Amino acid sequence: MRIHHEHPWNLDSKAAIALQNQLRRLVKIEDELPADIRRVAGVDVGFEDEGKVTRAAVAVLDYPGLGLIESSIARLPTVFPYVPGLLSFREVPAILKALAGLAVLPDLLLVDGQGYAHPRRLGIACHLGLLTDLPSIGVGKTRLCGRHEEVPDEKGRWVPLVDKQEIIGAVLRTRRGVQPIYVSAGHRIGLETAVEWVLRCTGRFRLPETTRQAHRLASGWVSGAGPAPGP
DNA sequence: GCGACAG
DNA sequence: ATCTTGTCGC
Repeated sequence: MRIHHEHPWNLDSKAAIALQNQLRRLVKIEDELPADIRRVAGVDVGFEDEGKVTRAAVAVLDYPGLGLIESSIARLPTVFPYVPGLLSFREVPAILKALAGLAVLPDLLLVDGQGYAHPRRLGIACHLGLLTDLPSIGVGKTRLCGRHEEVPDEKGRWVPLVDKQEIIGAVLRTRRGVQPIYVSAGHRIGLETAVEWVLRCTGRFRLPETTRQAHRLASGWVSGAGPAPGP
């Protein structure tokens, strides 16, 4: 994996916001995905030792089977605090390390958090997509910004998430009777396509399998069959 | 000034 | 995110 430019991480909030305003211009909200996607990955982060250590996990699933084919976990000292709107500066470093540990990069990333549905349109999914140049989607469990109507209680239905006269994401019902999720474009993908892929990766649970697997890894427990077999 | 606020 | 067991409901 190659990163376009040198990217600083030791920034204060003011500099981080300035950088976001620069990077936002590089995000592509139009479809630019591989012809055939066979590897979809879930990305999530957890914390250890009272938050002093950040643990990132990437779960690569085959598509359309959605079976786990490879995973990677990486740890780094936590250096940036949690500040709404600046989440990527806290979690992306560890995620990049985890991605570097994969034998094969995935074709699509489903990131835990917002993408375009961000105050400056540069949520963690956009930021990560830009740095890796991989198509990415933001999958959030709760809202960061924007307003929306009630979502019909039927799997697959969604309503636009609007902020400042602009549609920034989709509030999607992935399952009846539970809270909807917040889907938004990350990089190299449009909103409609992003919703389609989230649904394709979702089974009987509220969250996509990619996210569930990544969360399982980022939060500890490993059980049953191990990761992918090595050549 | 006050409320909101991904993980 | 994290601290944490049982419990209510489909």
